[in-house]
Amino acid sequence: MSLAHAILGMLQKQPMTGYELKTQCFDDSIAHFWQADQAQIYRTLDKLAEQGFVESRLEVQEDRPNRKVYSITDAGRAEVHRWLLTEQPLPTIREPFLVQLFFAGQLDNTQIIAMLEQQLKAHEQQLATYRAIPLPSFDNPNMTRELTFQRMTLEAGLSNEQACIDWLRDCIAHVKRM
Amino acid sequence: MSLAHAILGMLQKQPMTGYELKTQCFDDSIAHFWQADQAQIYRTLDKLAEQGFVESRLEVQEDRPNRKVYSITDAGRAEVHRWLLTEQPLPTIREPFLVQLFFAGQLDNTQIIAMLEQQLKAHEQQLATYRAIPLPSFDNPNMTRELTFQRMTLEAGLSNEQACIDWLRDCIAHVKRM
DNA sequence: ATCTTATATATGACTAAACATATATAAGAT
DNA sequence: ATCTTATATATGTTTAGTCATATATAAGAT
Repeated sequence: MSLAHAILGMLQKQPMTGYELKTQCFDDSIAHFWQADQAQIYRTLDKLAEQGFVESRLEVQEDRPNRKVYSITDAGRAEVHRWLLTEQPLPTIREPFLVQLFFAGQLDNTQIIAMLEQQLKAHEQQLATYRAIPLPSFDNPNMTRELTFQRMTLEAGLSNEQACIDWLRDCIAHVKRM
Repeated sequence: MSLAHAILGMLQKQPMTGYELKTQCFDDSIAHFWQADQAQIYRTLDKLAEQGFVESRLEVQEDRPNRKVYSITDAGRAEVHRWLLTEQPLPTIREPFLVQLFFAGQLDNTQIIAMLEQQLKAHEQQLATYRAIPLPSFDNPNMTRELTFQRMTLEAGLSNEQACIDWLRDCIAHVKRM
């Protein structure tokens, strides 16, 4: 499961709590290719602990709730390495908007243009979010090997969103000519 | 749920069995934006029948198993129309390959190039599959209103795959220069 | 004074989807 | 002769993911 491996990958860099994984990793740096619910993160951490891939230690705090800090084990590191070399399947595609568009012929052109424009707006918003992610570009002097691959995943998101926006604009132009 | 509405949408054109929906719709004309398991199609048909959106009649066959032919009801048609005007959420993105690439820095460049090339091959294959889908292009004299919107959903798949392939080629070139 | 936000973990309940398998018959291939 | 493929429907089980909610405290906002 990719979620488990994403968590292991993040814990390889530094020990973290479930809360930090959620707020600092899944809501930020990897949100553009993997989204995860808080409940699922905690339950996956439990499962990883059972499997011996992570271990936790309780950090008592006085003014705030106690933290359960997870660190990766040697077995966990080995598991990440093994998994990195496995072939990943293409993601299953399920696009609610395309289901709508497929059957859109029975609507008025004005209604179709409205739905295309709403979708365009959402993707422009998404693109803006990706652009705001602070990752050095490939030619930046601060670029490291690690950040290079993180940047590549961001480039994937950027180019996908751009392609989607171009396609939506073409669709709108096409319907306006109908 | 989009699956239920995709089924209703297909049944609007003609009554069909679960088997036909699977083999002639979900494996063919809409496979590029919605994939569905046989078990899920049958169970969704049951649910749609309970809700009164479809009804079935048993067609007895002698040399083959009996068919259960589903047709859409007036309530089902109304439901499709209502749903066509609802705003669809952007699909949640979960790309196993990007999780790998994000953490790929710890592999050798040759290993990384191999995984990028494997992924490229898979997407080129996917693009070829999309190109083989027999839908008239926008300027084709046989183009109808209905097919125009089906063609648009295919164009979305084609441009997405192309963007993905371009991105993968850039990544490979980049790693080769590292 | 009261409400919201941030910090932090946990569980119950549910839905969507995936995977396996059962049943039944005929045609065609090895 | 035996195996596979096509036709056709159905169910059991499991996994992944979502949504709601519980608990607890402090800081900051209205």
